[in-house]
Amino acid sequence: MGAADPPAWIVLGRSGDGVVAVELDQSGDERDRHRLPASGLAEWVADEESSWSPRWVWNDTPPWYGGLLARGVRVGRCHDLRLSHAILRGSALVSPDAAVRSAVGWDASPYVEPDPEAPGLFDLEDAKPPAGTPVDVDAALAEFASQREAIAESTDPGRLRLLTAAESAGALIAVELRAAGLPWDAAEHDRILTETLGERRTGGAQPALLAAAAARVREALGDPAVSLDSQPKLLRALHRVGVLVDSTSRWELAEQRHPVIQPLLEYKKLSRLLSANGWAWLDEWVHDGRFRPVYVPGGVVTGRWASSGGGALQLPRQLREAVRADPGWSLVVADVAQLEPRVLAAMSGDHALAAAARGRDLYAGIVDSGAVATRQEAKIALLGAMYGATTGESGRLVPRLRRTYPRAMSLVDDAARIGEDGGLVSTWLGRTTALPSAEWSVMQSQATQVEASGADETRARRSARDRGRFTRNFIVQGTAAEWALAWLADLRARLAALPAVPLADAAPRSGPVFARQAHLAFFLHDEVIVHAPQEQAEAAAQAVTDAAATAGRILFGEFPIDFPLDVRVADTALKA
DNA sequence: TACTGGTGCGCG
DNA sequence: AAAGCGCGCACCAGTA
Repeated sequence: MGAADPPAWIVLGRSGDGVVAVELDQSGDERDRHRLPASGLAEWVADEESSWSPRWVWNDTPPWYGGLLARGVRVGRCHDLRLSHAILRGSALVSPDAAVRSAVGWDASPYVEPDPEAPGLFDLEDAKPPAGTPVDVDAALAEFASQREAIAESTDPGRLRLLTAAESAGALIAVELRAAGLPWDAAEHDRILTETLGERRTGGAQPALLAAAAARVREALGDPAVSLDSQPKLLRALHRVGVLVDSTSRWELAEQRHPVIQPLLEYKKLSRLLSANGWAWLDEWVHDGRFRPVYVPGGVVTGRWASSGGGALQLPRQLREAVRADPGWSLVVADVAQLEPRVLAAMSGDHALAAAARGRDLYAGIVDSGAVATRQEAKIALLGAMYGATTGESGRLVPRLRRTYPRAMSLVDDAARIGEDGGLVSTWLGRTTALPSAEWSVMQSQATQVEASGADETRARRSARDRGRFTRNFIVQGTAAEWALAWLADLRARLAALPAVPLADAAPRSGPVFARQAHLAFFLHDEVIVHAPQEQAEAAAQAVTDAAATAGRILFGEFPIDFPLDVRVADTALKA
């Protein structure tokens, strides 16, 4: 039937200084092969994309798509061989002897850092492909065939198709996010810094308010020269004035009563702002009104995205006012309320927890169920259950949840026990933990030998519990990341389908393809920011909401769990 | 001078 | 030292 199948994929590979493109049909049979000069790639891709929207298959998204996007070419769908390989190779759903597991070289260097000095985008010509990934088209074809086979013969092809598609969509989005950037008002950032720290000083001198806080600390310590940035020196200075703390961390200091505490906490806060997101950060990371972080899809073991450079995933709330829409544009800022517990309810099929989650506030629902007395207790108990708390208030409250939500709790408890025993656990769509390290396994088996010391046993036990807490959380955090990918991917498609606002007026352009159209501008685990022309802001907000509902159905079908969003349309990303 | 490990803190 | 998960980054101290 191969000849009758419509084309489905185009696999791209490099050949000398050109590109080879191979069209495959649904069965994976080759239909056509094109040889293109690298300089003609963008135009050719744009033609194919507009005529039949193929799914583009390539070894690594950033160099391919970065180059296309820089030339104004957007694509709808892709299959990222590197990211999909990482998922399939480790997935417990894939057969142990699948060919995809035996590929060599792929895992040696999962990600090539882009040169932070390089202006603009990644590009094909100067990109170093990740070591071991299939660069030429026949290698890419072979790898793609192994991946399709691994999925087709897995215990759940549907889930793995969904996961690799979502992961690949994420790869496209990460490149687009970098290209678009987060609208950033440097003047507003400067205003916040000046108001908080004092005027910027040249030559490395501390701004006035920071210097004043430092002076008050040194005064209270009775030592005009002590270094406040050296932990050992500060600790000794504190001990000298009778503040007998074991660390200089904020929460421990906050429990002490001494004149040095208040100014020291103030100093730490200001100092942190200056060193992490001060003027140096602004100079390095914000250009032409955009902050362009490097997102790293799949960069976290659980499947969450990581980031590289600029601390994109750690922007302090203090600076949210500097995130500001262009004139004539708005920001749609949306986050999911209590994503992880909702995901836990759905994946465990716990109707009681799902019922508590109905409506806006899941924690209030837990209080209503009678499991605990206050919202704060509900939050602490649930986080404790998902993270594996054993002591303190959290550890004390978790057993109450076990009685009220036995299905949800046994899912995470089982995951913890499997992890402690050295086993593997998987997310809802099939991303699986790595095997424990050889050292870990040796430690565990040695601890059971007769000659093992008590210390050996204690160490092994603690390490087993550490792994149990990891696997316990992995299934929830990882499935939440899958939900978020599905949300993003569907949202991206909805935004792209909005009619572009005509360029006739003088309002500036934005976005990855230089159109006056709503586009994703930021993503942080359970939150998105969309930058939209004002005329489109309401439609974009609706798209964000609709995409969340779709993501819930894609992952969990008709299971009655909802994912309510907090959505705001405003000029800045400031939270209410 | 370049590295590694520890500490602390920002985010979810 | 957060009571318990996952990160990135700045800074210091010790070592090579």
